[in-house]
Amino acid sequence: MQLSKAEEQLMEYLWRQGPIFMKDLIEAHPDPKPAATTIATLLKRMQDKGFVGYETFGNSRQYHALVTKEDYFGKHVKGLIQQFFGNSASQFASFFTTATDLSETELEDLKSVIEQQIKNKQQ
Amino acid sequence: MQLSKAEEQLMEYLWRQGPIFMKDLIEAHPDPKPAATTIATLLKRMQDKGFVGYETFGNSRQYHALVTKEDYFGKHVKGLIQQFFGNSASQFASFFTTATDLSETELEDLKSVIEQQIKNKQQ
DNA sequence: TATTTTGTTCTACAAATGTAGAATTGAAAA
DNA sequence: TTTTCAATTCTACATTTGTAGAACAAAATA
Repeated sequence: MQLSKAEEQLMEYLWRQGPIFMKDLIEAHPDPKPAATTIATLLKRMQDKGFVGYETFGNSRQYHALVTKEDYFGKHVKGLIQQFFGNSASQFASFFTTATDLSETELEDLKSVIEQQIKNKQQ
Repeated sequence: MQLSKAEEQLMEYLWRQGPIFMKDLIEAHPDPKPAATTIATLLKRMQDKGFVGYETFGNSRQYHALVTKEDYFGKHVKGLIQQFFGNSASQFASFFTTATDLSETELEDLKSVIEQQIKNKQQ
């Protein structure tokens, strides 16, 4: 199953802050903070979908992500590539670099990442 | 506004086939083909959202996309980058290249695309 | 211990989405 | 011109999503 937009945003907090109690989750939101029940509902749904777990401490729970951001995001990207480029990653990559308009520095950085990867492939 | 999943899929047909009549749109679907009213509803909603237009021919309409796949997809990618990497395109790019596991050839291709872009930036 | 606070669950409800039947309209065929 | 047929619109309805009040339970505090 898939997370909804609001659930994804909450997930971001879980990824950033690691295991966290509900009050701190709410606290972490900018004003106007959502109602506690809103967060509770979202957390519940995310548990049902298998993305969130918790540990009980006294009367409250410490929530944590059950998927890494990398895993989750990787699936997303793959989904996008699949959907829009019939699975051609390089076609996507080339599109990506033109579409996102990186700065020269960013391009240089990216180039060295790629060179490194080529080296890894070769040995 | 944003297209929903089902709307995106329909959009794919519009991008692939270009201007197209409803009967051909339905025809293009694999079995079990959706009801004509389902497609009609989706097209209507897509028009309301500004993604689809049409030209009238006799009693029927030839539908066409009002956004290119590149534009639409580019916004998507930017949204993802924004959401997951706080707008650092290079961080995303680096993640992307590791996550999608390109072949050596693909990496070389990508590298030249990037080199080309660096040249463009420089002049 | 009685009271207040706080976390969690239940319930609710409007908006968006996926899907399609019923009705209508306009063109084509008889 | 009347009947037939296909395209479009209206209406509908279940599910998912965003949001939160009401109620309840447990812990902290007075």
